[in-house]
Amino acid sequence: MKKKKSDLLTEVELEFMNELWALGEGTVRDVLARLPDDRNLAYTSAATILRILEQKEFVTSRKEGKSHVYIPTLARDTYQSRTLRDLSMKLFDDTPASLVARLLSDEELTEEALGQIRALVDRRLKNDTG
Amino acid sequence: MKKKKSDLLTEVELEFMNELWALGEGTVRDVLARLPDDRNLAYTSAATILRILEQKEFVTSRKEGKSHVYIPTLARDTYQSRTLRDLSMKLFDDTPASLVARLLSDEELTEEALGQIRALVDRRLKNDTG
DNA sequence: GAGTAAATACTAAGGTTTTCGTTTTACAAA
DNA sequence: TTTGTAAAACGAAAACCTTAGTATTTACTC
Repeated sequence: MKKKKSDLLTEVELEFMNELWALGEGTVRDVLARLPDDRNLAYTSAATILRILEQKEFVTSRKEGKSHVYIPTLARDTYQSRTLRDLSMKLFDDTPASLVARLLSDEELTEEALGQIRALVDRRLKNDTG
Repeated sequence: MKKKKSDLLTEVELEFMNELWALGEGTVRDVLARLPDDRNLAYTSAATILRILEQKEFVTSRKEGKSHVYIPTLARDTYQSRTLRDLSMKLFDDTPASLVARLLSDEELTEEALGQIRALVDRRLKNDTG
């Protein structure tokens, strides 16, 4: 009796949610305007994606004039956490440390990024023990 | 002229690759045997998945007796890195530090995991500067 | 070589995702 | 009120994913 809904976004859905998160809220046209120039997507396609997102309850909408304004129902933060938990489960044996290990092993990581990461870890440790 | 192949695994493909990575290599029956009991998948379905993986070049196969033995063509490590880079791009504005920040903000993270992560960062920094 | 058991190949159904054309609706201007 | 315009709703095609049944092949045994 339980729905298997994965509550993860598909590729295109994520593309759209990213724009909505950046905008705060927006109409079909608002979102479409933010997509890259080479992304030639018909207006109706964009409208369909947003309708699906609403149906899946990732967004709600309010009527404004003759258009709908779409608003995310979950914060980007929340979705980021959800995604990381899922990835950790499925590809990192449910051990977040191994995820970080793999991230750190990436040669392309800049010094700056490394420093930021270290600072984050320090801060988190300090808050816990303090 | 460039292939658009996403070179990311689908859900079921990943499920199978995880078993192959754990086994090193294996037949249809080997993989099937490792799946949870409540995953009632027909033998032919499993065979189809592996054939698709071979077609997509995530595995190769060699004939052994009357069966095929499937072997991953890419290491789990490599696929982990690829996935993290993709996720970082699509959901963390291409800044790995913000991915780590989100991971660390997860309340459920254990002290042990935190310690491990810190050690990893330290080690990586030491190797760079030393 | 014929029989048999197991494996692979083929094929297809059913579901989801991505895309967009056509029709309908709502608002506004004449 | 009629007409024009922009948006939404509907529907559906094309691609891909998941699952599995049927047919064929393979390799071993007698």
